[in-house]
Amino acid sequence: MKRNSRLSLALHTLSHMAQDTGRTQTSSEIADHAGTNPVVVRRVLGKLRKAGLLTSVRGHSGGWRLARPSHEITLADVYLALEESLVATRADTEVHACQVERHLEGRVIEILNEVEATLVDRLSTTTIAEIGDCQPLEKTL
Amino acid sequence: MKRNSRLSLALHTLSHMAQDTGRTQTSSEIADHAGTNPVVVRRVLGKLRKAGLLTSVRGHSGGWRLARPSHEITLADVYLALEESLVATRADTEVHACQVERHLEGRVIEILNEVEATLVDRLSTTTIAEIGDCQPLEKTL
DNA sequence: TTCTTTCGCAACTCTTTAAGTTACGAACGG
DNA sequence: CCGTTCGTAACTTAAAGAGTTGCGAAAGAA
Repeated sequence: MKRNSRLSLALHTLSHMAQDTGRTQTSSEIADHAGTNPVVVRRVLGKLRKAGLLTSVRGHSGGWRLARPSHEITLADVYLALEESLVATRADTEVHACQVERHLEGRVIEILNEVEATLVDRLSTTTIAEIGDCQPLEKTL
Repeated sequence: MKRNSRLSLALHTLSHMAQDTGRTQTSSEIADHAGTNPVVVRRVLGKLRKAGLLTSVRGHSGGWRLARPSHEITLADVYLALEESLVATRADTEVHACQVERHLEGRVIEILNEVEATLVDRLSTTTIAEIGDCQPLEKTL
């Protein structure tokens, strides 16, 4: 898998689930399809579970499924569930000796926060159902 | 220095130059002030030179200075000069076997591009001069 | 000319972060 | 009670950025 791909993995998996809501999938199946590892899948989907987007069941015939209808899950829900910021926020806890630097950081962070909000807003206009619902090729494979 | 701090370094340096336009600064001086290394400074400022924001002179009494007035350099100019995207773009050149994944990536990339444009737009509303021009503390140190 | 300063750049190491892997316990169904 | 599947910790591997070293080129000073 490639770098910083947790969002891709999460969205990809949810989109597939949106197409076949009834079925539970194991982390092995998901990992195979996504070309990665069951543990990585559980790690990522675990965050979605904590956010109430997925449910997981242990043991025989266990696995993962959507916790609510796919049209009620937006890309923003998923993005926020992962708690990672695409708009790079340097968790900048250092004290700046320099006044210019403080002023600068303040201005930049202000802008980044605005942009982050824009991102979430844009992501919230698309649901998982819309993504999953587009597979003319998939049927023939 | 901390991670992905090229933009910080660039903006910080330019802001200081904006306060004292006449003076050329060596990469050593700049590195000392920024708490980093002259080579790192030259690496970053080199990009700004290529973008026409700075000039550099080699040899005795050489160094760096602004290539144009600080009020004609916006944060967006600097951001674009560095050619790095804060809105994480996975340079995703893989072919996706899966139609859902293709559709998904298309939608996400579309949104990220919009957000990137928003970021540049917001950055372009502030100039280096405005950042540099704010140092009540600096004078007393 | 020769020396010193300073940038330009390549090549390397160090550090950090994320992905991948192994392992094992807990839960649950058959 | 046995096999399946998640939950999680701990470790290894891979990639990227920052830091470092070294040296050649350019340019002014002596």
